[in-house]
Amino acid sequence: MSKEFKRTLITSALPYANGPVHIGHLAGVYVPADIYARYLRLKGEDVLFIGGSDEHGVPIALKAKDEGVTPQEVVDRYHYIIKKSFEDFGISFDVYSRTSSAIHKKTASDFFRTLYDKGEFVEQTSEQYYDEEAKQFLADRYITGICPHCGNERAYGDQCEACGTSLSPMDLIEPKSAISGSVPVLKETKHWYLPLDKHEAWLEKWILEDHKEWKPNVYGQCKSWLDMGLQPRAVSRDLDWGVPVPVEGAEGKVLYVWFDAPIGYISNTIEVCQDQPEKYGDWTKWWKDEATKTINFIGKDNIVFHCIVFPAMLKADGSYILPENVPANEFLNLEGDKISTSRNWAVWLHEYLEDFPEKQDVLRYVLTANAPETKDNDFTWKDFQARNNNELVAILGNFVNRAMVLTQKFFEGKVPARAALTDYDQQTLEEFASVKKELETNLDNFRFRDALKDAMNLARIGNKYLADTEPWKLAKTDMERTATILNIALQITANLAIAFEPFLPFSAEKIKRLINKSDLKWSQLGSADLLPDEHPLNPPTLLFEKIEDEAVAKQVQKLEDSKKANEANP
RNA sequence: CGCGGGGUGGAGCAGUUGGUAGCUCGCCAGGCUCAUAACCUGGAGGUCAUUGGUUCGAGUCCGGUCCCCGCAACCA
Repeated sequence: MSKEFKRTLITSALPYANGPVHIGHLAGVYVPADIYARYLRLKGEDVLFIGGSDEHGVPIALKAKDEGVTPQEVVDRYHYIIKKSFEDFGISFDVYSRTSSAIHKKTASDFFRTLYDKGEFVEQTSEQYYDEEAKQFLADRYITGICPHCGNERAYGDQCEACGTSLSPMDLIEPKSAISGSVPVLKETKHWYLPLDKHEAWLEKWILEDHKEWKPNVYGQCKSWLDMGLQPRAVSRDLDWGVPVPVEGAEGKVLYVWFDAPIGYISNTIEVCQDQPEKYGDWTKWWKDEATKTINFIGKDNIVFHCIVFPAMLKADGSYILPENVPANEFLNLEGDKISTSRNWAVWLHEYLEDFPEKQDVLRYVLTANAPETKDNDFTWKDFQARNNNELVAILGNFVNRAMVLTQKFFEGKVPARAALTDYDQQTLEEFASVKKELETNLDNFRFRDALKDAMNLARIGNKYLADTEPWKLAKTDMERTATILNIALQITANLAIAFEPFLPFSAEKIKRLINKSDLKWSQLGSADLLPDEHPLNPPTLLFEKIEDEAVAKQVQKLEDSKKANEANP
């Protein structure tokens, strides 16, 4: 924490390209990562924010087979939807690429080969179920049969959902391939394993001793794994979709997506550095220089891969630095139920952007204010509406509008000069100046929910200041005092543009347009001299608008419909 | 009895090294009227999942039970 860093590499978990992005992804990973990236950039720091689609793996291969198209067609479809929706939503990636790119294939392949040549893998042959009809090996998940414990006929090769017993595929009675329905046969296959057990010692020190500041969910999960003892982990799969294992005699085998995907962070870095070398420099400085601080934003489902497996891969190579922190969020539920791509129980980003044009910040606000930082949270449309109407409109938008309209009314839209300040003025200025430190502490420690609350407090301070000083009354008797009050209110408004920039970039931009001031920096936050006397403002317009019941009802109806559709054909 | 995180007023969350519960929204009342019936002030509302124990005193420590989520067992 106290180390001096020259630059920050921010990664966000690669969304799996078998569907579009939904609010769960956003709340868990992309919104917090984007807030952090924008915050650091605003502070003038050197930042590289990486994203990209994760496009390999069995589910995509199967989906392609189902639809009778190639896997590439499947990932093309979702990759572009995802990329576009992130752009429109204002997730400020420096690069958003994909793991089916040529650069990635080479990077991942080379990475494997380096470890292979160094002798960092162990080879092992085992027997696995093979589907002769579909001509592929079956993951446990893709084998069904009768549960030996409770007789459930639809038990999976890894677990029986009915009685909860953990199973291995060999336990199943009358095993069947979930892909073709045929009876699988056992067949020998060879794979490469990363011996995590060999990395246990340094991982223990690195995490348990050197990173006690990691979030409880992250630290606890890692500790439990380390306490149990690590096992070698396969890094290859029998599949025809992915990065081929670059070893002689490995035909028909590809890198396991979990080996492949995090390397995507590296290949995307290489890609952006090759495209814009003058801006980003050489890629190695982002991955191999101790002065770089790496932060991996992820969801709680892949803590182990980012804290143990990927670091072990990097260490096995030997030339890479390790992440400084891995802030993992919990999950977001939707109207009381788990978000599910297959059940279409989700709010899809690309649909939201169509249904609520120009309202990116509303969703960003709601997902941040209700972010699942310490436990699973629930997203409801009612809450979405309430937060927009009662917080964004009523507190933030309203304050800015009040300051703007009053200035328009009494001073022809020009910032009036301050006269002597009263004690109460001083007190107000000190109060909002002190917000900066708190805000920074919260952002630095990935407490974005609290940080957003701090920013919101600035607007509250503003509203209270106007209510207490009543400039609309004073305008009848004391113009000088009115001028002072409005000057302060406008300075607070300018501060809002800075404080909200990481959270609500579109609205911050709007505020800047209103106050006719674009060159605001984070370091100026807390200052009461952002707008000079007589500075002309633009005519007042509204920052946010109310969301009516009908708009929300329509969304709820949409969800009801997919629920009914699910019940109709389960 | 696999492991981890969580279970605090109607909703969402804080609660640092133990000292009779805080915040935002909602609700009720009052004030104000510049503002998107928005804003400001005050109030009601909680046996801190449950159950034992340690302690002068526990949401905060220890044990049991229940519930939710995640991870694991070659899903990603």
